[in-house]
Amino acid sequence: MQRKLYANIIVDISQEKLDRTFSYLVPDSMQKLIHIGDVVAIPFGKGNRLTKGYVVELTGITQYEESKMKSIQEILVGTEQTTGEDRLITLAAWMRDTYGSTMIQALKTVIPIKKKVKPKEKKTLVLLLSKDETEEKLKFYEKKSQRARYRLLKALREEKEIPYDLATGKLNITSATVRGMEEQGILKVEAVQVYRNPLHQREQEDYTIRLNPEQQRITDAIWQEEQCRVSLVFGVTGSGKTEVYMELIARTIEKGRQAIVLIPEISLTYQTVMRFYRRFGDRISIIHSRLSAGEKYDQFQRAKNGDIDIMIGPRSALFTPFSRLGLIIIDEEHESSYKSETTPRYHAREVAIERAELEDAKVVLGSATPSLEAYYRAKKGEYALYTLDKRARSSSLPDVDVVDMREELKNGNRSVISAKLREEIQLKLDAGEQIMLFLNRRGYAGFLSCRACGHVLMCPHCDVSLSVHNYGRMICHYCGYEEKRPEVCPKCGSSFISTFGIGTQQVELVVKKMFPQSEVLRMDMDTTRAKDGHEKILSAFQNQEADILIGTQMIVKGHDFPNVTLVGILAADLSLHADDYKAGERTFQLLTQAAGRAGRGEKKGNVVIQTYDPDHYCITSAAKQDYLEFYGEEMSYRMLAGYPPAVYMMSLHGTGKDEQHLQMAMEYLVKMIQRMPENQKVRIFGPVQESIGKIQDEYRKVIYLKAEQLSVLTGIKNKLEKYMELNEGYRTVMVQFDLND
DNA sequence: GCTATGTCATTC
DNA sequence: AATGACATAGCT
Repeated sequence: MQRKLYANIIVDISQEKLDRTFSYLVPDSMQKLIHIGDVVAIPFGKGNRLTKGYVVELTGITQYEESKMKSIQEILVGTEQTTGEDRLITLAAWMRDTYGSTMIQALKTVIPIKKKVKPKEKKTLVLLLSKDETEEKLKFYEKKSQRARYRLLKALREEKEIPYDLATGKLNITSATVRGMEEQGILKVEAVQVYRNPLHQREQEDYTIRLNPEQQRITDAIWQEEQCRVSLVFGVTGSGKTEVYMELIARTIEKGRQAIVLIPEISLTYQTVMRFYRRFGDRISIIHSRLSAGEKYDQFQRAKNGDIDIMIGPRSALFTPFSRLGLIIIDEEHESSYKSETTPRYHAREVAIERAELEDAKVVLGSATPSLEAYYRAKKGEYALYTLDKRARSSSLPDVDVVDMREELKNGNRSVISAKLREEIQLKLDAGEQIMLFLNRRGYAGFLSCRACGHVLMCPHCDVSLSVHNYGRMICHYCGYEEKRPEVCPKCGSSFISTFGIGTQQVELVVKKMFPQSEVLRMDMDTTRAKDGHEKILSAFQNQEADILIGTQMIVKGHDFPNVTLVGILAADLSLHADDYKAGERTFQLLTQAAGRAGRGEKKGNVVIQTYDPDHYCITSAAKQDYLEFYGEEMSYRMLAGYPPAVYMMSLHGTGKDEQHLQMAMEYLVKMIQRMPENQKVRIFGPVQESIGKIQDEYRKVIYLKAEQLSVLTGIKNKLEKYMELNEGYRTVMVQFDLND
């Protein structure tokens, strides 16, 4: 006796209605064959016309009255009725399974929802009758007083073609009228696609690239690579990875297939984009964060129609619906922006590889400081590894000085600028060259604490201290809470309260005082808040309107500044002691990148790294620009401590308003895992409080799971998901899965 | 009472 | 988006 099975299905109307599911009966014969994510043909609507739908959920219980339910007609997966877009649905199903989310959430990240506001399709009404016939019909309508048809036909007599919006708007014609007249053969509806191009068209210059022998060798090797689907190009900044990418793209297009290029949003600069534009002209499209949902939808539509061959963009460009995708390139593969921060928390690198698997395409990863994950896989032979180690333009590596700030303090210098850095800045200023000062710190300012009682001013909604801003305000940068800076300690009333820590604003003050004759620019959250503030500051600096640029992470990525010959890293170890296993990797990447900013032009560059921990391997290897040394040290640490990529790790992030309840719910999850057969193969840590225990009045706890095999973790996840779905207790506690890499 | 038209809700 | 149900306006 077979039990009834119901399928919840999203109907293929890429309307906003996409977020509603419909229940269908799964015929007995299909029960064994159907999966979540399958594409099916279903009768839909009054006329029961066959429509495509996506299976989002399979269940034995249903809210909907069974007698009103229709049955699934056919499973379309793997049949010729399946389109490129359907393969993306399969990808979404894989993402749901790997990263943990509902099928709807996964679908929404893969398929952009058409925005209601604007008509992307321009429909036109065209008159089909001759002059005499028109006059005749016109009289007929007048006599019969069919006003709507009369109005429309009269308008069409004047103008043989009128836009659909004009008819519905100004003439107040409804679709019912148009349909009626179309049936009578009086007019026809013509649809013409109009696209908005996000980049102002430029004339295509003649642009031929000449590869140097090394680039040529690598391009050929990757092109002919047959063992590995994935190739990792390890090449220092300026070694000419982009040329290799472009040549591979050109060959892919030649074979009638398409390419996707992923780049971190931050380095999506005008320069990069124009290089691609010059080479490939209008067969290329660009997605960036400034694009509206509608514009993004248009660009995807162009890809679907085969109007373009190349899509460049951040993470989400990975889901461009090309029909014959042949190549996916991920530049700066180590960048953290490839990891999604919202459910499903996917990593673009892994999803790209899965998509390439589905479409039989190649993946090329590129980085000067590869992620541990990628380099580890390459060394294991899972990825093909290629090294580009000569700088294409013959600029040499910069000279690096490491300054021990403890010594500095001993010598009586309590400033944030060491004597060595001060001296170098003066030299470069005299030579008329530019300087970048980099503060490796997330925040902009320190916190406020009381010297008398030690009280620290905290955000009332989050478990973090408030940061001091120059305008006499205290701001929480997790929830945006703001209050006035108090004059006295709110706890003990002492007036001895002051700031701790340094921020870019303080650095700016110090530098201006030290070098009063220099022009200083500062880039942080405060100065870039205005629209395009980011671009404005960078281009001002590029045009040499200032001598010194001070900033955080944002200044080390993207732009090329040929006149910068000195980079000062003020506190290299600030990010080193974060309580997360990737802190070292992030620090090394940041330092290497920052150092790489110096001397991109003709002149020799200098780098000064200030640190309290000059012997730490992250800092010494970054100073030498020695990735391999860093990799060796870091990898042995990960092996020893049992962190990815040595093992697979998944975290379960729980949030809830009631701390007690959250703790119990999380503890119960641990007990459940211990009772599972997988318990033998997994190590469980927690639940523990997250490093920030509360954000916006929501408490946060985390459980970590480590295993040798990925399948163990996804198996546990699936069971927990199923349990939480059925259990009422998990209504008030939210649990998100995060697969670490 | 009949037809054309416009408005609105529904689609498992 | 597509369809049908329903109300209404103007006609014989």
